[in-house]
Amino acid sequence: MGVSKKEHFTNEQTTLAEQAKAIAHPARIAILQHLLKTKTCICGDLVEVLPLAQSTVSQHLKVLKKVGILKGSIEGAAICYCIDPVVWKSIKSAFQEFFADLNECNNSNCC
Amino acid sequence: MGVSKKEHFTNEQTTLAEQAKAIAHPARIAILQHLLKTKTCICGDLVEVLPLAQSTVSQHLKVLKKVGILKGSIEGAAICYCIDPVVWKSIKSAFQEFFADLNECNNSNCC
DNA sequence: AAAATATATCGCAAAATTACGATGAATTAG
DNA sequence: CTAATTCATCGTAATTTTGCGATATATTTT
Repeated sequence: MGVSKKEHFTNEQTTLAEQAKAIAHPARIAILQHLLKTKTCICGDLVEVLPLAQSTVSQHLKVLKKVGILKGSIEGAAICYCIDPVVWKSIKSAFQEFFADLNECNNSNCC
Repeated sequence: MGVSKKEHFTNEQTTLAEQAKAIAHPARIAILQHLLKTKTCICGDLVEVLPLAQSTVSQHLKVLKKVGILKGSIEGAAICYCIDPVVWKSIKSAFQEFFADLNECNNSNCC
């Protein structure tokens, strides 16, 4: 439903899920990869790079902004987007931590 | 819409997005954390741990199975689920690689 | 064989996601 | 000041996600 029962899960679980969700779309991954590649903060060039309408790209940017991965600054009539290094590293750590805990179960004892 | 225009994105982008999507729910993160903690492959104990109906848990398990993170083996009347170490490490690597590329943009040059 | 247990799947409803065109707001150019 | 550019937001439609109860299937127990 989407009535996602947040209350019953820990903040850590909810947060990690939200961060994963922000990345869970090819277009948003493409946006991030593009921003990573061209360090120069791109704005609406993204619309030309992506196979999506301007309004759709704007929506994806909004999603990434909401989680904090992106921040935008006004650059004349245009807007300059770039990755927030702090948030980026924070998310990176969260995922690393999550994926780190697989030591025991080395395809021998289980299933 | 969900009419996600897969065609226009690379396989890498689509795959990473799908993997992120599989993790993008508190319940599924809780499932994975539980399986990571109790190395003994749990089955329907998950239903008791999670604040969700049996059918709902089964659906989440299906999602994780579809991406390959989980595999299940029949254990009498019950079914034993556990994390597939190979897939797990593969996803771990994919995320690590994705998050690795933030060297230049150290909160100085951009936004 | 019948009852109990464990899971999966079906059918449904509510909500969220994705996408687009159209419109609005702000800035720059003429 | 007006026209053009850039981006965000609105309204809408198709699809997907999430969740539950009910039901189906398989296994074990009695």
